[in-house]
Amino acid sequence: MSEIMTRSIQDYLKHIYELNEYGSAASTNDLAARLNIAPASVTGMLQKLANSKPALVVYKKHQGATLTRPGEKAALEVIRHHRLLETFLVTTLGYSWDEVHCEADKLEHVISEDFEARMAKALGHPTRDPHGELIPTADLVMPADKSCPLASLRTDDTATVRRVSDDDPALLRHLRKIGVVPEVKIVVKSYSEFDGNLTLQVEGQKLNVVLGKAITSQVFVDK
Amino acid sequence: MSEIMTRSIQDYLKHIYELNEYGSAASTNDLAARLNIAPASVTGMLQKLANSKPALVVYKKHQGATLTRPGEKAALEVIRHHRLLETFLVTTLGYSWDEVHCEADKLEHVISEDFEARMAKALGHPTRDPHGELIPTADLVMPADKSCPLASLRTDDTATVRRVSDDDPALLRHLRKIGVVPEVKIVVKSYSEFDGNLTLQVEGQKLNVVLGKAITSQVFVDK
DNA sequence: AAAATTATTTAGCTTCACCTAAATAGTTTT
DNA sequence: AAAACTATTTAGGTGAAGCTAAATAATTTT
Ligand SMILES: [Mn+2]
Ligand SMILES: [Mn+2]
Ligand SMILES: [Mn+2]
Ligand SMILES: [Mn+2]
Repeated sequence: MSEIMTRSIQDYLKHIYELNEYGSAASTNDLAARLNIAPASVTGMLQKLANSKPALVVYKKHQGATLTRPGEKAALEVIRHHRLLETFLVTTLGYSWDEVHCEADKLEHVISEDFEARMAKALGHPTRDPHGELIPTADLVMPADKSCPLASLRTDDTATVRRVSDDDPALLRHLRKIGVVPEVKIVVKSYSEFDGNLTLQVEGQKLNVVLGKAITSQVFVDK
Repeated sequence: MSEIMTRSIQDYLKHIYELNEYGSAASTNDLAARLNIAPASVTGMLQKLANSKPALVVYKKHQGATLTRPGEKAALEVIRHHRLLETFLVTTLGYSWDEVHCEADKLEHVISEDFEARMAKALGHPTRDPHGELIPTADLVMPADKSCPLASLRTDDTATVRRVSDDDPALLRHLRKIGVVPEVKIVVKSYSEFDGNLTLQVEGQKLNVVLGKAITSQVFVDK
């Protein structure tokens, strides 16, 4: 009933945050799927997080979980650690962008605030990680993000790639290969009603590419 | 009964290794003191480690614990992580030598073998950490160390500081201040029978210093 | 060699974070 | 509006790693 932030709790909060960003409350099953944990166990943890003092989530039976302000702060703390670590691993140890996620997922719970501050300073206080994801500020504010899924663009739209989902290494390697990385400009040459495929002209690439929804829903752009 | 190396087990093995280096078997109480755990709990863990397959320690009631070869390998793995991390933190993030121990104690259990290899490469495969302690090789061999305690020197002995104990930050700051750091040469100007104090001339320092046993037993030199 | 002291072990308990199986609630489909 | 299906919760249990208190073994002192 107090200030103990275990690894498990940090992971629950982080994933609740990410699910909340999407739609609304994080459901038991979605959390279970993301955390690779049985739904029954998730229910137990949500009850605990809701009854802790201070409460970290708002939770009503059968209605999923939302973060309280303390819960959100704790989540942003972990997300800041994660994204700074990813940046650090790429910059300092030569990791490629498809390798950092897994390592950062373990380190994020273990580094000190001092370590966090030293990384931020050494990296020049970056605002985005290697996948273009926004890094919460040191005082735990998440910068506004107005990007939208590449999948929502249509013929003749132009946009700049801002960020890509970082949890599938194979997808990351593929995106790198076809040049779809943050800050690159793209033009939609055509859209297929039936399968949702987009044909793109990618800045710096000779040939156009055709991408399906499995990919375009994971890439976010600014128009 | 198999290959699961928890944080706890890694810590037990590391401290058993260090106690074994000293005298012989690691006693229940010494381990309990180092790990900040009740002696009764240590007994329980030693029984588990001795009965696991493969056995990680040799343990006979009332006679303390010794590492088996598999246990020693696991210990050296953790110690290699720890010492590479300390070196990395100093070199890459500007930590001072009195700040790294605590951070490395947490990170040592969490980094991957890839992380270890990248650090080693980035640092030019160092053989000693910032305190002069030897780093086990990548294939888990601990290099021979023939240094002896500074406390064992007598008047007119000359020697080179090789390593210092790294667990007391205040002592480390003091040693830094008086110039007693690895690779520095010293001359013993006098020795006091009664309190064991040594008066030292330290290379690069204007004034001699007088050090008590609390300090000279924590500093190791080569004659 | 007893007695006293210290070290170690045993026994029984707790908390955390999981699990499975069974019950129940909520949502669709017919 | 049942029936069927899906999502979620409850109930009961496990293993890891710790704890305290009491028992016992080993060592040191008298
Ligand atoms: Mn932080
Ligand atoms: Mn990322
Ligand atoms: Mn290793
Ligand atoms: Mn060290």
